[in-house]
Amino acid sequence: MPSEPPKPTDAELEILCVLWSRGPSTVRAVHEVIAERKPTQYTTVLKQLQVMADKGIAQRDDAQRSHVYQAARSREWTQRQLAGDLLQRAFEGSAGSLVLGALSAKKTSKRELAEVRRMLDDYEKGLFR
Amino acid sequence: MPSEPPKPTDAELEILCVLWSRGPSTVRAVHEVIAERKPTQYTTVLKQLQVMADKGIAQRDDAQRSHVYQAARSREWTQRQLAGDLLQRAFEGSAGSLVLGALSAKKTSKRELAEVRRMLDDYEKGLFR
DNA sequence: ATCGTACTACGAGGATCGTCGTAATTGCAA
DNA sequence: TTGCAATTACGACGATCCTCGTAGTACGAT
Repeated sequence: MPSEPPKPTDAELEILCVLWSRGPSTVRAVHEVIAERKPTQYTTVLKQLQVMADKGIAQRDDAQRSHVYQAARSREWTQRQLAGDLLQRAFEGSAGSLVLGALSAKKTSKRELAEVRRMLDDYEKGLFR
Repeated sequence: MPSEPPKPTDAELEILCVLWSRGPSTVRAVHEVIAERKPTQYTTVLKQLQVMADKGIAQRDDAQRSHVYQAARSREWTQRQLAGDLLQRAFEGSAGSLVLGALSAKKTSKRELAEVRRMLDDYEKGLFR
C-alpha cells in the first residue's frame, strides 16, 4: 500500500497551485508563472519539482524531452488534508471555530456569506448517501 | 510600533495551546502537559519557550524564581491569522472552499453543522456595526 | 559532424527547526 | 555555611527547507 504523501511545504504548495490551475506542465511553464510573482531561478523550480516527485507530491512523465509534472493529489484532497491538519493543531477539532476564523480573517462580504451557506447546504445533502 | 509576531511553528503552536488553556504557566507546568503526550525533555520545552519569547510569540514574567510564560496573542487572534494564512496559500482566498475543506476533513455531524450555522448567523450580525 | 541551446542531474550552502546535554545560577534546608 | 535540588542559559547537533551554481546530456540547425 502506497503511503500518503507528506504535507506540502510552503514553496511546494505554491507550485502545486500552479499545477492545479494549469494541469500537467513542463518545468519551464511552471517557472514562468512562479517567476512573475517573485524572482526565482529556473533550476530552483526544477529542483523543487524533482523533490516533490521524490516525495510523491507530484508525478513526473519523462516520456518527452521536457519532463511533464502534475500534482499527485487533487486540489480538493490536499485542501481537505491541510484544513484537517490546521483544525487538529490550532482549533482543537472545532470546525465551527475554524469557519469563524476563516471568515474574520478576510472580511467576508454578505455575498460570500450566502455562498458559504449554500455550500453548507450542499454538503449536508451529501451526508445522506 | 511593535511588529507582528511571526507565524508560530508546529512545536510552538503545541505549546501555545497549553498556555491558552492553562493561562500563565511555569516551564515545569507546560512540560508536564507536553510530556504526557510525547516523551520530551524539560530543557526542550524551556528552550522553545525562550525562543518564543524572543520572537514575541510568548511573554515572560521573570519576577519569580520560576519564570512564568503566557501567550502574547489570544487564541482567537492567532487562529484568525493561521486561518487567513491557509486561506491565502491553499484556497485562493475562497472562504467557502476552506469551510468545505474543514467540514469534510473531519466527518462533521449534523449537530455540529447546526452549530456552524449558528456561528455564521452570529458573525453576520456582527457585520452590521 | 559539430556547435549551440535547452534541458536535467546533483551537490553545496545558508537558514530555520526541533532536540538535547552541559554548565551556570538560584534558593532552601540541614 | 555548605551542599542539594530546581531552574535558567547557552551552545551544538542533525534534519529539513529553499535556493542556486555548475556540470552533464540530448536535440536540432547548419
